[in-house]
Amino acid sequence: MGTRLRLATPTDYELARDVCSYGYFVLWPNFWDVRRRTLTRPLELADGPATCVIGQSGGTGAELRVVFDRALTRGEQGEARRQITRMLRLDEDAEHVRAFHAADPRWAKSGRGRLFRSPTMFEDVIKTVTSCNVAWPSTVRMNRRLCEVLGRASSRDAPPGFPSVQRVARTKPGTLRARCGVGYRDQRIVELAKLFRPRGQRPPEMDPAWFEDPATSDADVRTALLALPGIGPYAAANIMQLLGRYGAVPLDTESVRHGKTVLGLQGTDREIMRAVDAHFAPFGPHVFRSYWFELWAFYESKQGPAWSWERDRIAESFTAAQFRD
DNA sequence: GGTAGACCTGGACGC
DNA sequence: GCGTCCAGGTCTACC
Repeated sequence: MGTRLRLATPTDYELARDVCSYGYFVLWPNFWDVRRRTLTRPLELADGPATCVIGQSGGTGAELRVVFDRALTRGEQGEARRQITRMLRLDEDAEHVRAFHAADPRWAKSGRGRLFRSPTMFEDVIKTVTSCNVAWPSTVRMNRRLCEVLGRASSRDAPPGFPSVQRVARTKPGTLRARCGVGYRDQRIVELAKLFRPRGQRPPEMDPAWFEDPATSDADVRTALLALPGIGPYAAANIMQLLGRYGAVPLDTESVRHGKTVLGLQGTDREIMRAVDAHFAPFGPHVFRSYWFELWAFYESKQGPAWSWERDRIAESFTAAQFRD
Protein backbone atom coordinates (compact mmCIF):
# COMPACT_ATOMS: atom_id res chain seq x y z
CA MET A 1 0.00 0.00 0.00
CA GLY A 2 1.53 3.31 -1.10
CA THR A 3 1.56 6.50 0.90
CA ARG A 4 -1.27 8.97 0.41
CA LEU A 5 -0.80 12.67 1.08
CA ARG A 6 -3.15 15.63 1.12
CA LEU A 7 -1.82 19.07 0.21
CA ALA A 8 -3.66 22.30 0.93
CA THR A 9 -3.79 24.72 -1.99
CA PRO A 10 -4.20 28.49 -2.38
CA THR A 11 -7.89 29.50 -2.49
CA ASP A 12 -7.72 30.15 -6.25
CA TYR A 13 -5.80 27.01 -7.18
CA GLU A 14 -6.98 24.91 -10.15
CA LEU A 15 -4.80 21.91 -10.94
CA ALA A 16 -5.71 21.57 -14.63
CA ARG A 17 -5.21 25.28 -15.33
CA ASP A 18 -2.09 25.73 -13.24
CA VAL A 19 -0.30 22.56 -14.40
CA CYS A 20 -1.13 23.06 -18.06
CA SER A 21 0.40 26.52 -18.13
CA TYR A 22 3.93 25.98 -19.40
CA GLY A 23 5.45 23.61 -21.94
CA TYR A 24 7.38 21.60 -19.39
CA PHE A 25 4.18 19.83 -18.34
CA VAL A 26 4.40 17.75 -21.53
CA LEU A 27 8.11 16.97 -21.10
CA TRP A 28 9.18 13.63 -19.59
CA PRO A 29 8.92 12.47 -16.91
CA ASN A 30 5.74 14.52 -16.50
CA PHE A 31 2.53 12.92 -17.71
CA TRP A 32 -0.75 14.81 -17.71
CA ASP A 33 -3.68 12.39 -17.98
CA VAL A 34 -6.23 14.27 -20.08
CA ARG A 35 -9.19 12.09 -19.12
CA ARG A 36 -8.51 11.79 -15.39
CA ARG A 37 -7.00 15.29 -15.16
CA THR A 38 -4.17 14.05 -13.00
CA LEU A 39 -0.42 14.60 -13.11
CA THR A 40 1.82 11.55 -12.80
CA ARG A 41 5.60 11.59 -12.38
CA PRO A 42 8.38 9.96 -10.39
CA LEU A 43 10.11 11.96 -7.65
CA GLU A 44 13.70 11.30 -6.58
CA LEU A 45 13.60 10.70 -2.81
CA ALA A 46 16.03 9.50 -0.13
CA ASP A 47 15.25 5.79 -0.49
CA GLY A 48 14.94 5.94 -4.28
CA PRO A 49 12.33 7.05 -6.78
CA ALA A 50 8.63 7.03 -6.02
CA THR A 51 5.93 7.68 -8.60
CA CYS A 52 3.07 9.93 -7.57
CA VAL A 53 -0.34 10.65 -9.06
CA ILE A 54 -1.66 14.12 -8.20
CA GLY A 55 -5.34 14.92 -8.50
CA GLN A 56 -7.80 17.57 -7.34
CA SER A 57 -11.50 16.98 -6.86
CA GLY A 58 -13.88 19.52 -5.40
CA GLY A 59 -13.21 22.53 -7.56
CA THR A 60 -11.12 25.67 -7.21
CA GLY A 61 -9.05 25.78 -4.06
CA ALA A 62 -9.76 22.16 -3.14
CA GLU A 63 -6.94 20.18 -1.59
CA LEU A 64 -4.68 17.98 -3.73
CA ARG A 65 -4.70 14.24 -3.22
CA VAL A 66 -1.37 12.55 -3.93
CA VAL A 67 -1.00 8.78 -4.20
CA PHE A 68 2.46 7.16 -4.27
CA ASP A 69 3.32 3.72 -5.55
CA ARG A 70 5.25 2.82 -2.40
CA ALA A 71 5.34 3.70 1.27
CA LEU A 72 7.38 6.81 2.09
CA THR A 73 9.28 7.45 5.31
CA ARG A 74 8.33 10.56 7.27
CA GLY A 75 11.41 12.31 5.93
CA GLU A 76 10.54 11.36 2.36
CA GLN A 77 7.01 12.67 2.83
CA GLY A 78 8.42 16.07 3.76
CA GLU A 79 10.74 16.07 0.78
CA ALA A 80 7.89 14.99 -1.54
CA ARG A 81 5.74 17.86 -0.24
CA ARG A 82 8.58 20.30 -0.90
CA GLN A 83 9.10 19.04 -4.45
CA ILE A 84 5.40 19.07 -5.31
CA THR A 85 4.97 22.53 -3.79
CA ARG A 86 7.81 23.81 -5.96
CA MET A 87 6.56 22.08 -9.10
CA LEU A 88 2.98 23.34 -8.75
CA ARG A 89 3.92 26.74 -7.25
CA LEU A 90 1.65 26.14 -4.28
CA ASP A 91 3.80 28.70 -2.46
CA GLU A 92 2.43 31.46 -4.74
CA ASP A 93 -0.75 32.28 -2.86
CA ALA A 94 -3.91 33.97 -4.15
CA GLU A 95 -2.64 37.39 -3.07
CA HIS A 96 0.51 36.88 -5.12
CA VAL A 97 -1.57 36.08 -8.21
CA ARG A 98 -3.91 39.04 -7.54
CA ALA A 99 -0.90 41.36 -7.62
CA PHE A 100 -0.19 40.12 -11.12
CA HIS A 101 -3.82 40.60 -12.14
CA ALA A 102 -3.75 44.14 -10.78
CA ALA A 103 -0.87 44.87 -13.14
CA ASP A 104 -2.43 42.99 -16.07
CA PRO A 105 -6.22 42.56 -15.62
CA ARG A 106 -6.55 40.58 -18.87
CA TRP A 107 -5.89 37.35 -16.95
CA ALA A 108 -8.10 38.01 -13.93
CA LYS A 109 -11.13 36.22 -15.40
CA SER A 110 -9.28 33.01 -16.30
CA GLY A 111 -7.26 33.23 -13.12
CA ARG A 112 -4.00 32.46 -14.92
CA GLY A 113 -0.95 33.43 -12.95
CA ARG A 114 1.01 30.33 -11.98
CA LEU A 115 3.47 28.60 -14.28
CA PHE A 116 4.29 24.92 -14.04
CA ARG A 117 7.93 24.07 -13.32
CA SER A 118 10.07 21.15 -12.15
CA PRO A 119 10.45 19.71 -8.64
CA THR A 120 14.08 20.89 -8.59
CA MET A 121 16.08 23.80 -9.99
CA PHE A 122 18.50 21.30 -11.53
CA GLU A 123 15.77 19.76 -13.69
CA ASP A 124 14.57 23.23 -14.73
CA VAL A 125 18.10 24.22 -15.78
CA ILE A 126 18.65 21.04 -17.82
CA LYS A 127 15.22 21.34 -19.44
CA THR A 128 16.07 24.92 -20.40
CA VAL A 129 19.41 23.88 -21.91
CA THR A 130 17.66 21.17 -23.94
CA SER A 131 15.25 23.79 -25.28
CA CYS A 132 18.02 26.00 -26.68
CA ASN A 133 18.86 25.94 -30.37
CA VAL A 134 16.37 23.20 -31.26
CA ALA A 135 12.79 22.85 -32.37
CA TRP A 136 10.31 21.67 -29.73
CA PRO A 137 10.15 18.00 -30.87
CA SER A 138 13.90 17.72 -30.26
CA THR A 139 13.48 19.11 -26.73
CA VAL A 140 10.80 16.49 -26.11
CA ARG A 141 13.06 13.74 -27.47
CA MET A 142 16.09 14.79 -25.40
CA ASN A 143 14.11 14.81 -22.15
CA ARG A 144 12.52 11.44 -22.91
CA ARG A 145 15.91 9.88 -23.66
CA LEU A 146 17.54 11.43 -20.59
CA CYS A 147 14.86 9.71 -18.48
CA GLU A 148 14.98 6.42 -20.38
CA VAL A 149 18.78 6.16 -20.39
CA LEU A 150 19.75 7.68 -17.03
CA GLY A 151 16.55 7.83 -14.98
CA ARG A 152 15.47 5.31 -12.36
CA ALA A 153 12.01 3.76 -12.12
CA SER A 154 10.25 3.12 -8.83
CA SER A 155 9.05 -0.27 -10.03
CA ARG A 156 9.17 -2.55 -13.02
CA ASP A 157 5.98 -1.05 -14.45
CA ALA A 158 6.66 2.59 -13.55
CA PRO A 159 8.19 5.07 -16.00
CA PRO A 160 11.77 6.25 -15.34
CA GLY A 161 12.15 9.56 -13.59
CA PHE A 162 14.38 12.51 -14.37
CA PRO A 163 18.02 11.52 -13.80
CA SER A 164 19.56 12.56 -10.52
CA VAL A 165 22.29 15.20 -10.29
CA GLN A 166 24.81 12.55 -9.22
CA ARG A 167 23.89 10.23 -12.11
CA VAL A 168 24.35 12.96 -14.74
CA ALA A 169 27.54 14.23 -13.06
CA ARG A 170 29.25 10.86 -13.46
CA THR A 171 27.99 10.22 -17.01
CA LYS A 172 30.46 10.56 -19.86
CA PRO A 173 29.59 13.36 -22.30
CA GLY A 174 29.89 10.88 -25.16
CA THR A 175 27.15 8.75 -23.61
CA LEU A 176 24.83 11.74 -23.38
CA ARG A 177 25.50 12.59 -26.99
CA ALA A 178 25.20 9.05 -28.38
CA ARG A 179 22.28 7.75 -26.33
CA CYS A 180 20.34 10.88 -25.34
CA GLY A 181 20.80 12.90 -28.53
CA VAL A 182 21.83 16.09 -26.77
CA GLY A 183 24.52 16.90 -29.36
CA TYR A 184 27.06 19.57 -28.47
CA ARG A 185 25.25 20.18 -25.15
CA ASP A 186 26.82 16.99 -23.74
CA GLN A 187 29.83 18.54 -21.97
CA ARG A 188 27.79 21.49 -20.71
CA ILE A 189 25.12 19.25 -19.18
CA VAL A 190 27.72 17.20 -17.31
CA GLU A 191 29.46 20.38 -16.08
CA LEU A 192 26.10 21.75 -14.89
CA ALA A 193 25.38 18.53 -13.01
CA LYS A 194 28.77 18.75 -11.27
CA LEU A 195 27.91 22.29 -10.18
CA PHE A 196 24.59 21.07 -8.71
CA ARG A 197 26.07 18.16 -6.71
CA PRO A 198 25.29 18.05 -2.99
CA ARG A 199 27.06 20.42 -0.63
CA GLY A 200 30.65 19.34 -0.12
CA GLN A 201 31.00 18.02 -3.67
CA ARG A 202 30.08 21.19 -5.51
CA PRO A 203 32.00 24.50 -5.70
CA PRO A 204 31.20 26.57 -2.58
CA GLU A 205 30.00 29.53 -4.62
CA MET A 206 27.27 27.41 -6.25
CA ASP A 207 24.30 27.07 -3.91
CA PRO A 208 20.82 26.42 -5.36
CA ALA A 209 19.27 27.81 -2.16
CA TRP A 210 20.95 31.13 -2.89
CA PHE A 211 19.24 31.30 -6.30
CA GLU A 212 15.87 30.46 -4.72
CA ASP A 213 16.27 32.95 -1.86
CA PRO A 214 14.00 36.00 -2.38
CA ALA A 215 16.63 38.09 -0.59
CA THR A 216 19.02 37.53 -3.49
CA SER A 217 18.62 40.29 -6.07
CA ASP A 218 17.47 39.54 -9.62
CA ALA A 219 20.60 41.22 -10.97
CA ASP A 220 22.87 38.97 -8.92
CA VAL A 221 20.95 35.85 -9.95
CA ARG A 222 21.13 36.82 -13.61
CA THR A 223 24.88 37.45 -13.42
CA ALA A 224 25.43 34.07 -11.73
CA LEU A 225 23.27 32.24 -14.26
CA LEU A 226 25.13 33.78 -17.21
CA ALA A 227 28.35 32.39 -15.75
CA LEU A 228 27.01 28.81 -15.99
CA PRO A 229 27.97 26.66 -19.00
CA GLY A 230 25.36 26.65 -21.75
CA ILE A 231 23.40 29.54 -20.22
CA GLY A 232 23.10 32.68 -22.34
CA PRO A 233 20.66 35.61 -22.20
CA TYR A 234 17.63 33.59 -23.28
CA ALA A 235 18.27 30.66 -20.94
CA ALA A 236 19.08 32.96 -18.02
CA ALA A 237 15.81 34.87 -18.43
CA ASN A 238 13.87 31.61 -18.68
CA ILE A 239 15.49 30.16 -15.57
CA MET A 240 14.73 33.46 -13.82
CA GLN A 241 11.00 33.00 -14.41
CA LEU A 242 11.28 29.37 -13.30
CA LEU A 243 12.76 30.75 -10.07
CA GLY A 244 9.71 33.00 -9.68
CA ARG A 245 11.48 36.13 -10.93
CA TYR A 246 9.15 37.44 -13.63
CA GLY A 247 10.84 40.74 -14.54
CA ALA A 248 12.31 39.78 -17.92
CA VAL A 249 11.23 38.26 -21.24
CA PRO A 250 13.39 35.41 -22.58
CA LEU A 251 13.75 36.77 -26.10
CA ASP A 252 14.01 34.13 -28.82
CA THR A 253 12.62 33.36 -32.24
CA GLU A 254 9.21 32.78 -30.68
CA SER A 255 9.31 36.37 -29.42
CA VAL A 256 10.00 37.51 -32.96
CA ARG A 257 7.14 35.42 -34.34
CA HIS A 258 4.79 36.76 -31.66
CA GLY A 259 5.96 40.31 -32.34
CA LYS A 260 5.28 39.96 -36.05
CA THR A 261 2.08 37.93 -36.13
CA VAL A 262 0.25 39.07 -33.00
CA LEU A 263 1.67 42.49 -32.14
CA GLY A 264 2.08 43.59 -35.78
CA LEU A 265 5.69 44.69 -35.35
CA GLN A 266 7.99 45.17 -38.31
CA GLY A 267 11.76 45.34 -38.83
CA THR A 268 14.77 43.09 -38.47
CA ASP A 269 14.68 40.29 -35.92
CA ARG A 270 16.90 42.31 -33.61
CA GLU A 271 14.64 45.35 -33.92
CA ILE A 272 11.53 43.25 -33.24
CA MET A 273 13.11 41.70 -30.15
CA ARG A 274 13.84 45.17 -28.80
CA ALA A 275 10.29 46.27 -29.63
CA VAL A 276 8.80 43.19 -27.88
CA ASP A 277 10.92 43.96 -24.84
CA ALA A 278 9.70 47.56 -24.85
CA HIS A 279 6.10 46.50 -25.46
CA PHE A 280 5.95 44.46 -22.25
CA ALA A 281 8.18 46.71 -20.14
CA PRO A 282 5.20 48.57 -18.58
CA PHE A 283 4.24 45.37 -16.75
CA GLY A 284 7.38 45.79 -14.63
CA PRO A 285 8.03 42.84 -12.32
CA HIS A 286 5.22 40.88 -14.04
CA VAL A 287 6.64 41.22 -17.57
CA PHE A 288 7.19 37.53 -18.18
CA ARG A 289 3.71 36.40 -17.23
CA SER A 290 2.03 39.07 -19.37
CA TYR A 291 4.18 37.97 -22.30
CA TRP A 292 3.85 34.26 -21.67
CA PHE A 293 0.07 34.11 -21.24
CA GLU A 294 -0.30 35.99 -24.54
CA LEU A 295 1.82 33.30 -26.19
CA TRP A 296 -0.06 30.56 -24.36
CA ALA A 297 -3.43 31.95 -25.45
CA PHE A 298 -2.18 31.94 -29.03
CA TYR A 299 -1.11 28.28 -28.76
CA GLU A 300 -4.47 27.37 -27.23
CA SER A 301 -6.26 29.16 -30.08
CA LYS A 302 -4.45 26.76 -32.44
CA GLN A 303 -4.37 23.54 -30.39
CA GLY A 304 -7.34 23.79 -28.06
CA PRO A 305 -7.21 24.21 -24.27
CA ALA A 306 -3.88 23.11 -22.82
CA TRP A 307 -5.48 20.67 -20.38
CA SER A 308 -6.57 18.65 -23.45
CA TRP A 309 -3.06 18.31 -24.88
CA GLU A 310 -1.91 14.71 -24.83
CA ARG A 311 1.83 14.53 -24.24
CA ASP A 312 2.74 12.05 -26.94
CA ARG A 313 0.59 13.77 -29.56
CA ILE A 314 1.55 17.35 -28.79
CA ALA A 315 5.24 16.45 -29.02
CA GLU A 316 4.88 15.84 -32.75
CA SER A 317 2.37 18.51 -33.69
CA PHE A 318 3.50 21.42 -31.57
CA THR A 319 6.22 23.26 -33.44
CA ALA A 320 7.01 26.92 -33.78
CA ALA A 321 7.36 26.50 -37.54
CA GLN A 322 3.71 25.44 -37.65
CA PHE A 323 2.68 28.84 -36.32
CA ARG A 324 5.01 30.88 -38.47
CA ASP A 325 2.39 31.72 -41.04
C1' DG B 1 29.56 46.71 -28.23
C1' DG B 2 28.59 44.33 -32.38
C1' DT B 3 29.20 40.46 -35.76
C1' DA B 4 30.44 36.01 -38.02
C1' DG B 5 30.87 31.28 -37.82
C1' DA B 6 30.86 26.78 -35.52
C1' DC B 7 28.33 23.69 -32.71
C1' DC B 8 24.45 19.30 -33.52
C1' DT B 9 20.14 17.36 -34.75
C1' DG B 10 16.11 16.53 -37.30
C1' DG B 11 12.66 18.25 -40.41
C1' DA B 12 11.77 20.11 -45.00
C1' DC B 13 12.75 20.05 -49.56
C1' DG B 14 14.46 18.80 -54.19
C1' DC B 15 15.97 15.28 -57.06
C1' DG C 1 15.84 6.90 -50.65
C1' DC C 2 19.43 10.09 -50.65
C1' DG C 3 21.73 14.55 -50.29
C1' DT C 4 21.41 19.36 -49.11
C1' DC C 5 19.69 23.20 -46.67
C1' DC C 6 17.88 25.42 -42.72
C1' DA C 7 16.33 26.57 -37.85
C1' DG C 8 17.46 27.07 -33.18
C1' DG C 9 20.64 29.79 -28.71
C1' DT C 10 25.42 29.79 -26.97
C1' DC C 11 30.21 30.46 -27.32
C1' DT C 12 34.45 32.18 -29.17
C1' DA C 13 37.24 34.97 -31.99
C1' DC C 14 37.60 39.04 -34.08
C1' DC C 15 36.83 43.92 -35.35
